[in-house]
Amino acid sequence: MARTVDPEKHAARRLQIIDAGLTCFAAHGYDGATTALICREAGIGSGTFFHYFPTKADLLLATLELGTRETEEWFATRKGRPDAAEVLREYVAHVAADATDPRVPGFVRAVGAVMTEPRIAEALAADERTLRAGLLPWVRKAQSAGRVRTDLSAARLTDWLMLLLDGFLGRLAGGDAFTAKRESRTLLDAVERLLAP
Amino acid sequence: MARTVDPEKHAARRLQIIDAGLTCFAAHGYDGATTALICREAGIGSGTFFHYFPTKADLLLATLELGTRETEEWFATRKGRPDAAEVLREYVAHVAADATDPRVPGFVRAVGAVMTEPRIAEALAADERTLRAGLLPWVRKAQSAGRVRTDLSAARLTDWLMLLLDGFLGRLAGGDAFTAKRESRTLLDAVERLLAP
Amino acid sequence: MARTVDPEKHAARRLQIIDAGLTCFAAHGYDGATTALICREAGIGSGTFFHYFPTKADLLLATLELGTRETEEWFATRKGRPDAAEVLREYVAHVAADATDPRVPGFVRAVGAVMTEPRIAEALAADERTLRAGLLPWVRKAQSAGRVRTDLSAARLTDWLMLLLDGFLGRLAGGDAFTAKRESRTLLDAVERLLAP
Amino acid sequence: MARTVDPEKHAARRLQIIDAGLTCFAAHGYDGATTALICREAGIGSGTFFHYFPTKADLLLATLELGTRETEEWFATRKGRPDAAEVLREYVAHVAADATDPRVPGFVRAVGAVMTEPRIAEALAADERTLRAGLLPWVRKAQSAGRVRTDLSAARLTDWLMLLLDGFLGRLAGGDAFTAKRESRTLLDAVERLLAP
DNA sequence: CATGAATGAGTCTTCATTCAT
DNA sequence: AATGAATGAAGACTCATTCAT
Repeated sequence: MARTVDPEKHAARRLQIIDAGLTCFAAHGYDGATTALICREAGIGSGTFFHYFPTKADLLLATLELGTRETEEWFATRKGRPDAAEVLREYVAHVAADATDPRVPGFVRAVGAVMTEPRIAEALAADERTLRAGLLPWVRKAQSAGRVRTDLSAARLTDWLMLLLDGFLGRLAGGDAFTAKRESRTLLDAVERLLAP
Repeated sequence: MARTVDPEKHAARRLQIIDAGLTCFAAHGYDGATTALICREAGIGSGTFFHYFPTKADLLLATLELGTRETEEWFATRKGRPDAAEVLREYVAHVAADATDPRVPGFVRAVGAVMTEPRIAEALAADERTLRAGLLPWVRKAQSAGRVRTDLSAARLTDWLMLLLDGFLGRLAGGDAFTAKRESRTLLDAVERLLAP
Repeated sequence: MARTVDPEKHAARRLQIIDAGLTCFAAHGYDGATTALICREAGIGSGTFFHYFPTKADLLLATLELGTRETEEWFATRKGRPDAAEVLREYVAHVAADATDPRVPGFVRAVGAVMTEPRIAEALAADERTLRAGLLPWVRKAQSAGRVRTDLSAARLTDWLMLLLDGFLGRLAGGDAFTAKRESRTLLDAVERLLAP
Repeated sequence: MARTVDPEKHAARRLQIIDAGLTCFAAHGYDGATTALICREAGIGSGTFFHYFPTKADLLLATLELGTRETEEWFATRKGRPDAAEVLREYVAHVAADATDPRVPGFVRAVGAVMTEPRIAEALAADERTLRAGLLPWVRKAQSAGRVRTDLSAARLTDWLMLLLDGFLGRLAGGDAFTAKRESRTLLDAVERLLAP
């Protein structure tokens, strides 16, 4: 009798393709990652790919949205914490930990190239908004607690915090001795110096 | 008939194409900037383009090399200066000034996505090496002068300085209120905080 | 468990798919009518479709055969009638009545484009043969009765009669003021004029 | 020195592709005529094709427009003629002569299948409008001269005339003994009978 | 030198059809 | 019987690059 979709299997397949996309985008850039390549990586036929994502761009979009959602959840989990400065530190550490996956910096770089596409630009903007919305209250709170400088507005400080994190990810893509593990301590220190009153 | 090969005209044409490439790469990314688009922007025919650059990648390469050479020259000019910390400050200000050209952040982002191509990766690496070679002596000197912290090696500090500059350029591409002019002062402050003993 | 193969249900399902096919072919043409579209229209899954028809072309074939059989039956019913001219008139009216279904002209047009496929060309030829075989005796009989011109052979006259009917259907597809209802009277008149001695 | 396009060569190439398209569309239908096939027929590379026509549909469109323009010119040439009935006869003969090209009926049939596409539907409608606009005045004039029946409006008579011509073309596609040459006389007679007062 | 028409390899994407459940 | 996820062959179209003028 007409067994309809197994939603779990569907979601799993979806994630499997997203993961393959992450790998390929990171390794070859957006345009360099052909759908054929992604399909091979995911171990599926091209038809299957388009069964799950109407467009290559939609795969990238889904990946970005996944990241956005994770950021959202990360901050949702911290809601109500009293120690703002510590939460900020934790987030920085969290980013450094994520950056341990060698695909992350390459992916970030790859995405930068497609900012041209309106939908992707919007997704990136949404991601930024989410991150800013997540960080801003804690920066403000830390300011109130006197733990963070107040000569710059919370909004600008947040921008600079994000700048530092972006720069960190970017530098990792260089592939040299600059690795997430080795430099995460210095990252925390750099943030501290940036925010210090 | 004397075939006049006017080297000046040639060089001018070359720069004109490089400029058009800069514009197009910044606006559409590397793959999005079709040779047709670049030719239109430069006001030349496609045949002419390939007279000057055997390949689209070579245009990008030439652009990168131009930047590398400029960096080289910038530091060559400062050779022998006694005030290391001031030189570093000047370089940071120089980057901020360059970043005033709205194409620069877009171009940087566009290039990041092509790291896949070996020749371009190498050019980027060369650019990095040049910049690092330019900065490192001054960082060291400033350390000796006690103006800069010594808990991190000069090499690592240089990396972090570059990280800050990269992050700055990256944030400018966002297009929001974060503009080179408005934030250059904070950039100098951030560098100061990073390097402070 | 008795596996109940209900032939009635099967035939009904079949007709339902044929009907959906008629609708889709008429609206989107043969190639434009994707199996997915037909399945949606029929309210079935794609798997079911191919249970009933091994191929999309077979659906079209079945539809054509249905029409051929109906034509056959129409003429079988008239067998033995004494008034040939009246039978011809009735058939013309019958076509005009069928053409009231707005899908018919579109379907005819859609089919015309697939004549390329041998099997379908053959089916169309068979349809034609059937129609000709149905009309020819009556044309001949009407000629004998002096009701129809004899300067052209019965075969050719039949061709021209079919030409008029085809043209009529084709014009209906235009969608303008030319509707089957409004023009059926003129159609009868045109046939009369064509056949008049 | 920069010799720009040779417009003659361009137009010739264009016509060559249109001709190849006519051949392929007629033989395989619109969808069956792959761009690859058309290119092979035209003896050009696929890139060249899209140099001249942005889209396969645009080739069809161009072909249709060519026909429309020819119809326009045909009637423009007859402007001012006193003998309306004779002009109509000539046009019918003209269509019959054109239909001698065995590709014409197939092409007409092929086009029918794509009426789905708005741009093509519009082009077909424009073609119809042009033909109607060409015929209508002569039908009216012939009515005034008492050479043509007046129980139907000139507009409807024109529709019926076009119906006859369409039916004629359609029947030719059958490929049987019904050929343009053999039947053109009967066509003229049929028209006469249709229009006779 | 400059041009732009011509090229064809390479992409994304569609869709009829199969098959395990 | 019915389903719809999976498949991959095939097609339209793009674009860097070449070359005759």
